[in-house]
Amino acid sequence: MTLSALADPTRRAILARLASGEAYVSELAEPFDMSLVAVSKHLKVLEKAGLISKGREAQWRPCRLEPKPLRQVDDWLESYRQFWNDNLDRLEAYAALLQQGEVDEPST
Amino acid sequence: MTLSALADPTRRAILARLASGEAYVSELAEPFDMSLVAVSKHLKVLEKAGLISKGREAQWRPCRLEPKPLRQVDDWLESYRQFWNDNLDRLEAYAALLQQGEVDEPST
DNA sequence: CCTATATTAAACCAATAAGTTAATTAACTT
DNA sequence: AAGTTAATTAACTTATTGGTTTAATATAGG
Repeated sequence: MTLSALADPTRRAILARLASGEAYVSELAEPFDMSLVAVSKHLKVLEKAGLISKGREAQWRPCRLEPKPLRQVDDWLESYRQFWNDNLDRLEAYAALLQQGEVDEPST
Repeated sequence: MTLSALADPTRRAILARLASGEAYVSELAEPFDMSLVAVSKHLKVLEKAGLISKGREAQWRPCRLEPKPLRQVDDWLESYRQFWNDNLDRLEAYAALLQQGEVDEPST
């Protein structure tokens, strides 16, 4: 669910904003060219995904970023890090060979 | 676009499979309880997102994982890593204070 | 109590996503 | 040339998403 919550650019912008500190719903909505209701729904999606939590302060709902799901995305990426490092290694090895004149450069 | 491509569990499973090596479309489709056509569409989504590429071998299309977009996700996470480490630091600092009997434990 | 403010809920709409089946393209095999 | 295999395209259905507007809820302040 985390990834689909992260798939929307508005929601990612909200998270970016929250990375620099708590904010109320209406503060979060301010930069966007859409209704407050729409932003409120985005926040609900983020909340269901555990990416944010909401407190209560009178009629305000201070929102804050929750690290756990993002950390899980990071963990999920772990298996692929191996993969792209391998690729990088091959590229570097190849570049080193080029340097030594061991292989011809591709014509394209 | 990368994140929305990653939002679907079938597509993530396909990527996981490809992390262990190239595979043809029909091989990729085999584990899933859905038509080959459906999988072919998932592959199209992954391809448009740059997460995979397809070669040609007679009537087969060998698919392979492309590292770049995943690396970009990793880069995007970077800004939040700071954040969750901060959180962790605070937790650790708090735990240390508890240890020293500097603060009371919360009643809940 | 009344009103203003902050937020959520309900009902609706258009666009997109994820699946289906049937038809088509392309390349190998006989 | 005919048939088989691999994959894609087309047309369609259904569910979900992202937005709208209007109505409801909750709290603070005169």
